[in-house]
Amino acid sequence: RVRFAPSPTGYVHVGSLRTALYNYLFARRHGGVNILRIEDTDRTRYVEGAVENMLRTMEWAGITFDEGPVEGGPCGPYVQSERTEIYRAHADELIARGKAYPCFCTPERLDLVRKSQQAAGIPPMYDRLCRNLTKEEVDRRIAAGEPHVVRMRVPIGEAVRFHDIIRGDIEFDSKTIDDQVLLKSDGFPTYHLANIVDDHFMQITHVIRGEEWLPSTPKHVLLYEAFGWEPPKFAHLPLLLNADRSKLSKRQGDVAVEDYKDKGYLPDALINFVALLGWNPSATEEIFSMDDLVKGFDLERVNKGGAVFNREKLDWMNSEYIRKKSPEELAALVRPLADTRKYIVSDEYLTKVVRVMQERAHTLWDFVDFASYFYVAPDLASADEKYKQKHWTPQAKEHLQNLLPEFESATDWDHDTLEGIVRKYAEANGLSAGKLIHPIRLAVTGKGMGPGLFELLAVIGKEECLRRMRWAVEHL
RNA sequence: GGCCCCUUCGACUAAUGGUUAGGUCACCACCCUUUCACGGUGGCUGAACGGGUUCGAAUCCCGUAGGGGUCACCA
Repeated sequence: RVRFAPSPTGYVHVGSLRTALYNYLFARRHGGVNILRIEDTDRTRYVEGAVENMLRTMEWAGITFDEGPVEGGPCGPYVQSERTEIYRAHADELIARGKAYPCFCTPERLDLVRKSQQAAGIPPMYDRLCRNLTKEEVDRRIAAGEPHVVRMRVPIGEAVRFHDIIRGDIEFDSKTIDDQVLLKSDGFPTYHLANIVDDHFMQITHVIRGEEWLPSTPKHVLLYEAFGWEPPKFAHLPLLLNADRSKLSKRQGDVAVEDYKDKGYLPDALINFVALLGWNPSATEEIFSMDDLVKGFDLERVNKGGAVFNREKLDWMNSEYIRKKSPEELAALVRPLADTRKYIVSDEYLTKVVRVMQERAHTLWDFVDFASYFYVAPDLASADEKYKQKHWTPQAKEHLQNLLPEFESATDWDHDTLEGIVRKYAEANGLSAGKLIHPIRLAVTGKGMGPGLFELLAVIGKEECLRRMRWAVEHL
């Protein structure tokens, strides 16, 4: 039983996607249960619609859950803000067991303490002023309505040990562990309390999460001990990194899964790519379907070091997946993108465009923006200058002029007919076909690259091609 | 700064004491070719450093250096 436990604070980070994926793969691989839990205990950071967006993103990515706010399940509710009573009761239990205590320190005082500690060069930690208040004083202050939090009573001078599936045995000295706040003064739990309580009652067996949680794991282990509960197994995943090897951040590029979706990446490609960041099935292949990933996934094989998110490789992988799709499937995906550019074309036409562009596209947008000449006439005035200089010579123009009647009288407008016309003219005039092909390409597309000329002309159609060639001959 | 984690080509990684250190992306060259791409062939580049253990170390141990994470009434 594993869980993905995001906070609804906006978009889904690609690092979160990988965490969700590894949880999913692990569950599916072992016939386990994948649980979704919403960790929305910070009311100040709640973003409207974030949960829905997250759900949509997971669905897009092909990650499914067996229990959660949508699916329900025996351990609900799966939204932490609906479980506050449970956390309060458990905070009380901890106090009763002497493992936690109420703290009346104000944020202002805490701030002051922290600042002086930092100034003195010592690690900032709560100075435990309220740790040994008498029961009478605590009762009196609570009765007086004084705002307070509940803090964990971290044992002094104890080694906290735990095993991490990826990293092995890890040990912390309890003197470096802060008396963490468990229950905030607004009555909501902090992550630490809610997480432990929920993982326990949801019977989570394996906690698979990002490495940034490693330093707080000893607190969690201590909490399990305080409750007398068996802790789950832990697996801390290596971080996803920027090119400079710092934690992948918005400042240095796209981090939201929806950014990649919007930029024309296919879910299978993103999943495949992100799966291989930190894990590898020891095969020489690189392309894996979700099923392949499930079959090969092994937590023990996850790497320890962080992995740089390399966009070029993602692009390559995306183009691999684009090539594998049928033109009809792709056309359906490209349709909404063409719509945003207000390109009016039939499904049949769009499928033809996709077919000739398919092995050249890195993203879905390439079918639209990179190939805009399929939808609207190119602006030849701003055509590729180098290409124009090289191929749009007075002779080329003359040849094109001569060729126009040949094209006009063509009864068919398919690849072979067009090639026949051009090659025949080239031969008759002692030219290499390239001397004609390049200027025609320029006149029709304005670009020096793209699909084969004859298939491209066939897609665009006779009338439009002739119109563009005539215009070029007259104006360029 | 304290604590913790990490370290194989530019990037992602393989190899679990014996390999000319392999693959993929990127890059370069050549082939194919009307361009671009695809495909094919070849190439480039790597064990952070220093000690040990061992017949033998990328692999095990210790140290150093470097990088990262984390130190909230955020998660």
